Amino acid sequence: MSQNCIRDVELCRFSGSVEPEEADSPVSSFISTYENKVDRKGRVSVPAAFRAALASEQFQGIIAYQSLIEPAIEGIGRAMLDELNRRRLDQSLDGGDFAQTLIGRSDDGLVETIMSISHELAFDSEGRIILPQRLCEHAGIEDRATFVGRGSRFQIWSPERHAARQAAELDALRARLTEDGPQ
Amino acid sequence: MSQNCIRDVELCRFSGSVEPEEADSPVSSFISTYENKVDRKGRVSVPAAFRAALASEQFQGIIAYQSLIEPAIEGIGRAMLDELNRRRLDQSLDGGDFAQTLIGRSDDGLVETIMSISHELAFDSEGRIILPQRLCEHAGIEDRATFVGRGSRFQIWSPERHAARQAAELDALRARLTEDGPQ
DNA sequence: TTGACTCCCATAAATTACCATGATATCCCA
DNA sequence: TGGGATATCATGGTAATTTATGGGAGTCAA
Repeated sequence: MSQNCIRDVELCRFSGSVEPEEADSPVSSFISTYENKVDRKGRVSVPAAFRAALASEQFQGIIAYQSLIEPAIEGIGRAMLDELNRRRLDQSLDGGDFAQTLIGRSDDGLVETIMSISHELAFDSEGRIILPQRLCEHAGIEDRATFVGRGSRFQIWSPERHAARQAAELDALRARLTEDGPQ
Repeated sequence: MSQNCIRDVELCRFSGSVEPEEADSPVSSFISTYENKVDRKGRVSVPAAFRAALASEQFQGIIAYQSLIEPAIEGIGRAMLDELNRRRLDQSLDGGDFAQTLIGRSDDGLVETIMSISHELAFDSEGRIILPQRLCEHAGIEDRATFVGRGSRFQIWSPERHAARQAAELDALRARLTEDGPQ
């Protein structure tokens, strides 16, 4: 069962000491980048490190939806989605539209929209998921997929597109660091 | 800030909110320079003094990523990275900026990019880490590595390149002192 | 039946845990 | 203060696990 698989990972990673886990927030940390193969059946292994980050969640799998601004698939944990939903509810109950105030436009409907286009992808016993056809098309993924950790969420890219995108990202950062320089 | 801040561009850029004077700050202190051997499998001992600085962290290991502006590897503690991510996320969640959380349109992107290029390197039972091939290539590291403490973070250099850079740095400093007049 | 999907097993390669050793450095006690 | 006993550290090798990946058998629905 997938439970066993994940449990093994967890034991391995935190072997010896049974330290209290950081249960303070639903935030998982997705770090680093991995490229995996998509097999004939559309299955991909979710990187073990990402699975470990989700090990404490009830739902053993990920929430995936197409990025609205990039040719990529966005991935988060189920707990994160729940948290967003909860906060959204609180926000509307409080009656304060902070988004309107802060960024000059309302985010009304965004969470609902994401919910509606999201896919719940469960791990199989080997920690793989099946990428829905639609999402693969959106991201241009064929037989390889790059998992990109971005902290509280991650993305799945076509390796080629990601390479180009990351190069641009790093160049932009370099430019900023150089131009701003030390104060 | 350290006196070496001329070179501390990268972390300083976003460490404004992570000041050393904070009591519960996740900032460790990395001091001094050590040169260790990289074995055939890419393993290096992290200097005991650096490990001691990270002893109180949950994750026993380091976060490493290639420097954007130097041929070196940057190293920080996991707590530092988590803190950065947490603050960034709290900001967007508390502010009701779900767009940023869901589709990642960060005004900044720095933290997310660092997350994506970072590697989580756990200590083995002897306090070693395995340097990823990619990072070694970036830094020109082959069979020896120089760990350079820089306060809240550290760097890993190829010994030759580090020696050269340090010499250049000293030359520059000497030149500046000369031109400013003798003490 | 076909096709889509889930479960289960197999395996090669990569990763990690585990044990061993020499070299320093540190401590302790007469 | 000498000098052996003890710890720590850096380093090396091997064994055992995990991981990523592939494929087959069974299920369910049209």
